[in-house]
Order: sequence, then C-alpha cells, then structure tokens
Amino acid sequence: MSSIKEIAKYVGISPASVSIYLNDKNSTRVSAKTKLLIDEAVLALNYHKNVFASSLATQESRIIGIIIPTMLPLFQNDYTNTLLSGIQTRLSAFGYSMLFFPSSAKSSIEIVKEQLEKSAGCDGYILFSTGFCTMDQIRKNITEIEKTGRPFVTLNIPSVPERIHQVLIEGLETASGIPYLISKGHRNIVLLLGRRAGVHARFLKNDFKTRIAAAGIKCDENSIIYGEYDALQAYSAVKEVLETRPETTAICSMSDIMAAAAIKAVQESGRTVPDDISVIGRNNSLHAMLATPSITTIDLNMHQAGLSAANLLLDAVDGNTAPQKIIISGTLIERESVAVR
Amino acid sequence: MSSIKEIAKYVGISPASVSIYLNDKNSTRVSAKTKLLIDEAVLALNYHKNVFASSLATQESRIIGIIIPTMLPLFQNDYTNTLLSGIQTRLSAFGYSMLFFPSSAKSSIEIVKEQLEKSAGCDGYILFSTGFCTMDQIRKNITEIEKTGRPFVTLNIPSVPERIHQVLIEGLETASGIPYLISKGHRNIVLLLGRRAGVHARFLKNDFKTRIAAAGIKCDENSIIYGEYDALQAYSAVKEVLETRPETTAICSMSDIMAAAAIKAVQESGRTVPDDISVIGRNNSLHAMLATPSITTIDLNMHQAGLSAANLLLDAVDGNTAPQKIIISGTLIERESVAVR
DNA sequence: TTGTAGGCGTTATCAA
DNA sequence: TTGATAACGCCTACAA
Repeated sequence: MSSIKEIAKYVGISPASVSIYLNDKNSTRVSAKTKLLIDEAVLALNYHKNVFASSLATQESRIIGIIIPTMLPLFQNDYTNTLLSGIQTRLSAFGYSMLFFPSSAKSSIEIVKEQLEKSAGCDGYILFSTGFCTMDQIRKNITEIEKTGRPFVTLNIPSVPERIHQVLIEGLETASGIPYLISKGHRNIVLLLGRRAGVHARFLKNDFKTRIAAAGIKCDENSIIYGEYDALQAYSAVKEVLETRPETTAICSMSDIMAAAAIKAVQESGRTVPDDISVIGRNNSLHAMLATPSITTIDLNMHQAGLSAANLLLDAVDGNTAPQKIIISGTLIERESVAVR
Repeated sequence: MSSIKEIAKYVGISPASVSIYLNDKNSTRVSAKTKLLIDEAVLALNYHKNVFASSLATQESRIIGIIIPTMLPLFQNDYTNTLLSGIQTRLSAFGYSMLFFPSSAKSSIEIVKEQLEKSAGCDGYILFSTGFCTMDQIRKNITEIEKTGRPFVTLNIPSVPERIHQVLIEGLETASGIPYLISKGHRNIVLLLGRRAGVHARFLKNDFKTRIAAAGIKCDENSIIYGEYDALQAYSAVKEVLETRPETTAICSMSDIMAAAAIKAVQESGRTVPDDISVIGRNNSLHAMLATPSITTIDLNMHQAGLSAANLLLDAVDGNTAPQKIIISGTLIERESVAVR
C-alpha cells in the first residue's frame, strides 16, 4: 500500500536514499541513523516493495513465465506436475517467481499467443508442449515465443532443428517398454497410448511399429489403443481390447495411471497380472509403486528434466546465449507386473 | 521488446492513441485507418504489452499471489494440487494470472513474510496452510497478509475467529472415517495421520479420541501412527503397528496415498483387505480408485474448494468486503476396502 | 479523431 | 551522506 515516497516523507529524506538502503542494507551511502529510521518507517507504514514498479525501472523482474498449451485444468497431470516441481525447486532456490497465465483459447497456438500477449516483462519463459500439440503447432509456438526476444527453454517437446535451448526427454517418443517386453518373450503386445491427437502419439505409433517389425512380429492396427491419459478411459479401452484380442499377453502403457487402470481391467476380466497378462507403465509415479501388483515402469526422470530446464533458462537469462540441448535419459524400474513368456 | 512509443512512432501518431486502441479495439476514438496501421505495426515490431508497466499505471495487475508456506517442493502434493487446479480453473476463466513466489526460509512464518515482501502489486492473495503450520503460525501469517491491505482468502485452514474471507473444508480436522468404521462394527481402529507437527494432527487426534470414547472404546495411544503423507513412511508405520497391535481390524488413513501404502503393508503381512483388515482413505484421489481393492474414501471436494476460494477472492477484488466463510462438505465414497465386522 | 502532459513506484545518474 | 531529476512503459484527463 505505502510507497517508497511515503517512507521518505516519514523519515524526512529523499526516496533515492530509501531505495538505496532497501536494496543494499549494507550500503555505505546511507548513515546508520537513517537506516534505523527507515527500518522503523517500513514497519510503521507496512511497506512492501512493488515488484512491478521495480522491474520497470531495472528492466528485470525475476519472474519466469510458464507457458502450457493445454485446454485442461492445470496441476492435474502427473507428468506436468513432476516437471513443474523440478522447475519450481530450482527457480525458487535462485529467487525467481513463476507466473501462470490465463487462457480461454481453444487451440494450442491460440493459447500461447494469448498468454504471450500480456507477458512482456518476464525475464524468460519455459514453453511446454502437451499431448494436444501437433509438430506444426509446436514450431509455430516456438516462432511466437522467439518474437518476444526473451530467453526461453522448451520442455517435453520432440527434438527440433531450431537453434534453441531445449530439454529433451529421451524415450518420450519411444515406446521404450516394447523391447523390454519382447526380451521377455512377448509377441502379442497392445500399445496403450494417451492422446489420440498430437505429435507424441504419432511418434510413438511409428516407433512401436518399427520395433515390432524388427522383432519379426506382424503389426495389427487393433493393437494400438487410446486412454487419453485418463484412468476411466484407459480402463474401458483395455476391457475392450481384451475381448477383441484375447491372444494379447502384454500391455505397454504410456502412463502409470493408465497402467494401473489396465491392471484393474485385466483383473476384472478374470485374468491375472502378470501371469496371464504383463503390464508395463511409464513415469515411475506413486501409482506404479502402490498398485497391486506393483508396476514395472520407465522412469523418465522428469523432475530432473524440470531442474535442468530451470538451470538452462537461468543461464540464458544471465546472458549465456549458446543454444543447448540437454537430454534426460529414462531408467527402467523393474517390479512385479511383467512375467517371462 | 518494443514499446507503445515505438508503435506510435512507426505509425506516426501519439502513444495515447495506440494505448486507447489496444485496450479497446472497438473504441470510436481511433479511426479505422489508424487501427489498421497500428495492427500492422504491432505485428511488424512484435509488440507485447508489458503487464508490469500497465499495472503500475492502472493500479491493477490481474495477478493473484499464491502463498503456500511449505519447505517441500510445490506441485508434489495431491491435496494442494487439487486445490490449485480449482483455483486456476476459475482465475483463468476470469483472465487472472497466478504468481508463485520463491522462498528459502525454514519456517512457515518466515516463508510467508519473505514471499509477501516483494509481492506488492498483486490484486489479491490466496493463503494456504499446510501440515507444517501451527495454529499460532497461521494467526501470524494472517496478520502478516492483512498488512498488505489487499484482499485475500485463506484455504485449508482451521476456522479462525478473525473476520476474513475463508474457505473451510469440513472434515479436514475431523477423523470422519471413524464413525463409519465404528458403524461397520470395528472397535480396534488405527489412526494413520500425516504430519506429526502442525494443527491438523492436533485436531485430528483430539477428534479421534472423542469419537472413540463416545463409542465406549478405550483409547490406546499406540493406535495413532504417522506417515507424513508419504507412501514409504506410511508403509513402514503400518507394518510396525501390525506387529505391535495384531488385534487391529481397521485403519483410518488421512490420505489415499497412505491408505494405498497401508493396503500394501497389510497384504505383505499375509493378511487381506478388507477381510482381515479394513482400510479407509481420504481425498478420493485416483489412488483410491485404482488400488486393489479399491479404497473406500472421503472426498473432501477440494477442487470445489479451490473454485470457491477463487470466487471469493474475485468478489473481494471487486470490492465486496463483507467477510465470508464458505464451508465445503465431504462425501463418503464407498468402495471395496471396508468390511463389516 | 488525435495529441499533450502528468503520474503510477522504483531506480540510476549526477550533482550537492 | 543526501537530494533532484529523469527514465522505465503505460494509462487517462484534458486540450486541440
């Protein structure tokens, strides 16, 4: 409520001196007496610094804009939350705030545009991609964010030729569970994807087909199903595929939540995991650990990815402009949900 | 990067006209020709509005500060995420951004102070409490935030006499699973709490004892255990209590994650849920739905609580100052983890 | 329909 | 050690 001017008036000095002291308590440019008086005034007048005014003057806000092109409510997605958690941990440690923008738009491009529109003043951005984005949209989003002239890092996005700061999650577009299942003797594998639209699905589908073919297995289009990263939808999809493809011996799910739902579906169809059907998940979330049986999964190390993205951005904000790609590898976590065939 | 001045120069008009048009595309105070020229310039110069400058001028930022007094990384807690999701949904719909502040402090009070220190400029705040806060700290945090003179809403906090905007989650300090378990014939119930410190634990413990006593059951101090809202710690605590109190017939957990961990522990001790031991959770998270057996739980309706908190705050920002308390009730979700005794 | 001028709260430069 | 003053980018009277 109160401003630096009022503090100055209260103490009987100029705003400049107040500012100097408040920004550097050890400054030698303010006398000890004055310092005490200022402290007193700050308390008496409930002074709080206005970040916005200060960032206007310094051209630095210590605020990072987080751009997430999704139409769904935030903070509901396991992957995104883990990423955000890593980002927040690092940004917070360096005194940076995170700003999430509103959006009413209906497409990934529109959302990014809308969010960027009112965002000038942020020191940098982290751009997510989500299962909603096509490759084309991702490129456009990058162009859009480049126009701000501010440093940014992309996260959760397929590798892209643009010379930008990028954290890549190895295995995000790889059906990494497949070779493992094959090595365990499975030849009748169902791929449980998340979103139907978006790049991720495209890449994963192709990868799946390639790997299956390489193992000499004939690919059946019906063996690819979709769960929208949602427990209920995954459950239904698995129930259905169990009927149409009773020969299935393994399910490779693109998230632990869908894997847990798959296990439910298998069990309720009267079969057991892993004896009748093996299930592998992805993300190494709590769901994988707590399911019965516990789920063998691939840890994408997304928390680390978040940390790295923040590191990269902070470097860039400090003027380090050489574009870097950081690649985060996944780790296989073997538990109880996969059996040898 | 570019400013309203540059746009004006580019078009050959005054900054005022640009500002007027940009803030009201339908304004009659700017000619159609000029509008087109401005649009062109905006594109050509990659103009993005500086929120900070504009909020300085208007004394309104459309940014809400989110204050969460925790030392743990954000976005990792089921309860908090659900709350945040509700808040974001509503705020976003009304065009408000959310700002998360950094903090390096080691106590709830210090964190709040530190975050508030640089936060002037926000239109309002949402103040969380966490399992780390004692009642005393909560009161101090409220006093602190009141000093900003900005509207704020408290969330996830025990009812407090102060005349403030408050969203109360009914059942947050109530061991609501207890009466249910008693009604099912259980008399040997273990209470699985989260954090040891903090108000919540205190309230819950008292409530538990009262309810147990009312049912004529003698209370055993050993029947109260702690899992820190963490799967691993809850698992160990349950394993242990199963040894020391083999007569236990039911576990009342304060979170679904801990309930799922409890089920694991029970199963691995060679007993079954719910036949040997019943388990009830809280929060109706995905964990409760996906566990085997699925978990009977109490839905605290935290998403709704988040929505309500945002509503309340938005009202307050609009000048509606009459303090309101909104009470969100819980809902019992009966599933498979509780048996009649 | 457009322009001028002052101010929002803070900081930086320069002078006293 | 302190004070004036201008500037950051935008908005709003008011004047033209």
